[in-house]
Amino acid sequence: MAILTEKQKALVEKIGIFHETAGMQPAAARVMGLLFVSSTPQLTFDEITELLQISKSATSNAINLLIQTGQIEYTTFPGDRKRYFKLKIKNWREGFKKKIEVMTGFQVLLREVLELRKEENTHCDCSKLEEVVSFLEFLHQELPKLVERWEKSRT
Amino acid sequence: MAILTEKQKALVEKIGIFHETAGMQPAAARVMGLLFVSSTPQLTFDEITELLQISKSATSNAINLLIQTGQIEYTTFPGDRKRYFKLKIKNWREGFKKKIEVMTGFQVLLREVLELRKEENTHCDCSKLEEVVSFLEFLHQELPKLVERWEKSRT
DNA sequence: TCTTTAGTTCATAATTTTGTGAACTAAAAA
DNA sequence: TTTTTAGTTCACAAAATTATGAACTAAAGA
Repeated sequence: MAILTEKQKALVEKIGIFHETAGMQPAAARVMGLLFVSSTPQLTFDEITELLQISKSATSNAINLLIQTGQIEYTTFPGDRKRYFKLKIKNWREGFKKKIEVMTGFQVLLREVLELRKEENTHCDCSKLEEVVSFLEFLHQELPKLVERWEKSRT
Repeated sequence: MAILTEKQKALVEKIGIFHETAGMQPAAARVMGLLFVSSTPQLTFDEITELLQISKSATSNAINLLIQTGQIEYTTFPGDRKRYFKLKIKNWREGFKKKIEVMTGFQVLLREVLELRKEENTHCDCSKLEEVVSFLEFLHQELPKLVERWEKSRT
């Protein structure tokens, strides 16, 4: 069975903490770390369990979460019941788009604020809020173009 | 003392949940919501405590966190010991920059992964990882320019 | 048919996060 | 000097999140 060097273990934790900080469950975050770091491009359920020293249920839980959120995927081989898990990095563009959606989605809440303030007839200055709304709108338009621009720059 | 309408209360919660989802502590997230929604442009410690129905310690904790992370600020008035808290929306550009830094900061971890893989002499395909690194680099360069472009478009 | 494999599920335990209220502080007011 | 105001601090409680291990399932192999 594959084993991790100390350096690899440390990096798994580092990447784990990064994802944890971004709101991911600890075990799932370590699985991400492991799949990034592992020299083997794909790992089985049991390998993940053993390399991370977590219980089978923790692994099951983490893996299902990551599959559901589109961050990992698996392949199988004929005559082998194991699933081989790997990062779905092909999809990083998708992931980026999702992040943009969330960020610019705050716009909707800000509009509600502005609407409500109008109703309540308050006389306070809303120009800064309007500025943020405008910027989020701008981002929403421009970020996809930016991705395209990058894609062209690579060909 | 100011009181919130049902609509306002609902929106405070909505904005609260948005910030909570983004990793903020619940109470702090409600304070953000309140300061966005409140028709009064600034609120005192006690107003926050009463409007949100939380304890003084929860308010103290939340406020200090938000001040520390540069998301709110306060003003005072001569002959009045109270602090009047408000959003530091002037700083939203700063906040945006911070978010970019965090996101593109993942690049550093990815480089470590690539470095380690080279050391371990693995033969697996790293091209997708390199692609992500390249894109994060591109973003790091381009996003500040994008902000500038938006600023010009507004004048 | 019996066993093994590759997981899943669930009750419960451990840990972490968050909130509370009472006691405290430091400055201003009376 | 005593009291009030505007908070802060801290020990503890409540709640939410995670992890565990034992029991289970469903398919494949012997």
